[in-house]
Amino acid sequence: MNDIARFEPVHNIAAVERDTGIAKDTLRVWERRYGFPTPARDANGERLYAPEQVDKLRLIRRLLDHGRRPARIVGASADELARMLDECLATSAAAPGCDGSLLELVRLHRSVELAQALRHALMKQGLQRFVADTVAPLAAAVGEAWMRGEVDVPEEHLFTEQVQNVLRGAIGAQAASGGRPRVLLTTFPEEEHVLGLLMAEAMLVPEGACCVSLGTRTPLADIRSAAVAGGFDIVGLSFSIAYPARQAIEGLLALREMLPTTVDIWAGGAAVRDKQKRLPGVRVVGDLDGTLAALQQWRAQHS
Amino acid sequence: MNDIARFEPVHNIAAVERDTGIAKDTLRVWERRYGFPTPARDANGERLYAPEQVDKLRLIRRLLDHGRRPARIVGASADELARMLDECLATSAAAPGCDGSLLELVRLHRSVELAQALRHALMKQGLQRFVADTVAPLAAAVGEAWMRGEVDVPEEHLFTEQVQNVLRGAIGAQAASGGRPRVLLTTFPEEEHVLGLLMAEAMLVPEGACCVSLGTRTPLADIRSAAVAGGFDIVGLSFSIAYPARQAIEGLLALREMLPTTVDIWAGGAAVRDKQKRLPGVRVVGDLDGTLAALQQWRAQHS
DNA sequence: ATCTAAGTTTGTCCTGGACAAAGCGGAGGG
DNA sequence: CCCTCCGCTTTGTCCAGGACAAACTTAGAT
Repeated sequence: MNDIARFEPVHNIAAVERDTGIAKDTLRVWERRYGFPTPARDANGERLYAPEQVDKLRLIRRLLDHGRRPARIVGASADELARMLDECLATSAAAPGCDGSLLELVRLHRSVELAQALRHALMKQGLQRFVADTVAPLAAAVGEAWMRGEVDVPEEHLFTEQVQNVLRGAIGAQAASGGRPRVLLTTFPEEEHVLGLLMAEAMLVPEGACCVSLGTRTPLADIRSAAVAGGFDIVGLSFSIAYPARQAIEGLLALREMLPTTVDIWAGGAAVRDKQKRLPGVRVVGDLDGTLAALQQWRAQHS
Repeated sequence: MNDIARFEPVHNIAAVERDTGIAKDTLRVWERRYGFPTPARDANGERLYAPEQVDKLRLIRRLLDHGRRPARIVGASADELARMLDECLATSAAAPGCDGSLLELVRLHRSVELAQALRHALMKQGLQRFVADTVAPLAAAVGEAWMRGEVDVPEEHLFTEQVQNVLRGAIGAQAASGGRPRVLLTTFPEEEHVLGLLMAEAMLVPEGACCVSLGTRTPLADIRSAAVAGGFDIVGLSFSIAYPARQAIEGLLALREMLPTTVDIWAGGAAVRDKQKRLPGVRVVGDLDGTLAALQQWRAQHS
């Protein structure tokens, strides 16, 4: 019975890649260059990572997502990392307009209350204001709390699920069929965050636009063929903060060349904010209300 | 202007891994052992895969998912592959009870019709029969059509999105709060198909069960902590046909040991079907109606 | 202040070897 | 006849350590 009492005390390199999002090659090269992580080895010489090191790697990953460079943080002690994290949070601290009461409901045992509160806010504010003023700030607050370690993986998952339930229900109820413009929404293959797409759709549909979402992770060539075959006016892409800006820009420019000039490209999300000047031919949408502005502009040009 | 007219004519190894789901290490070892694929090399000696080879790899991947072994198919010609595919489809051909008219709507330009048809079927049949008699067969038919090459990536994505919209809206409208049993639904970290979870939830919620879905890809340790912290009676896991059966069994047994015996584990999906005897302590749910049977049984035991 | 050029950091890819887990097939027992 | 056990083959993953281009930083020039 070799299974008894095994609460996954160690992880192999594939599990660490999965849990931290850091590639196997990168983990090995960090070990070589910075002396961290320092996994034990099994009888066959394969790496076995201790849970504390995995936690530390997750923390490092978050700091990298916020723009730090590996040389300064991969070799750092837990104390130094914690200090950097505080610093990092301080800069973005001005978490605007998110009333904390909803954040408190992002707990496993309060999921039902969260769902009710979201639905209530939706009814009170209407879909667009609900998305822009409630969901978006709440999502930012959850991301920050997650970084701070106050929210777990399951709670973050749960939050995403609940918001999806509410938004998809509301979007489905609108069902504008023949509207213009026709907007195709999706993400690049490496991006799996779906909330940005749903929020954009929730802003556009009430304005009478005809949105078709492909969900996440669509290969570039398929985006092109779908946009052409479906007769779309606009392709909308969403990029979370974890998406490498350089990759976003390269992909967007490549897509711009693949698509006919009659199809507009809109890009939104933290990874492309303030990158308008490096993206000729692409409309960078700074925030959710920017989506509405872009829509008005499009309609003015096509009337 | 080195970007002109580049429709991604070749893919590097990372792109192929992303597009086919075959690991880089595996691609290299296939090349070494079976002489396929045979990518060109760039100036730096790095592999450049031609689009036709990527297509062939996708086909190989599908055949592997259906139980073929690599030795017989990785080296095979395109003709032989096509023949095997036909064979493969013939065995599962008895596609039961799926009226083809819905399948025809899984086209980009007919997305609005698909959404309407789904909602109409939902209204007519009620949530549970809609899921068991319409969505499940349709999902199987789409999977088959995708394998046959009659459906593209974007269309498969679109289908998933539309079904999610309808199911999430319907589930949200039921919102049973205090019901029993309390069921936690999710998948293991390598499994990203969400429809199985949603269908299970759609079967359970109308029966008054209190379902909480964490979506896909929850680490084992987090499933445990969530189940314990949330006071759940049942943990439900879903496994698509592409999930390695061995891995599913190992994970389920490990989870069984981590969870208190008061928490039941239910497992459903193609990867665990007919594996009940290898899964002591886990309830294998064969199909969607099996979910209802399991629920009745649970209630009989806890009354 | 914005741009360019040289220098440094960093992730990804390579080869070729090794091995354990998964699957297959035959032998033996209920 | 069905099931289980056991040896053999297949197959995916891991390793080391080297290489290099892309990304970033810094310094200098316009």
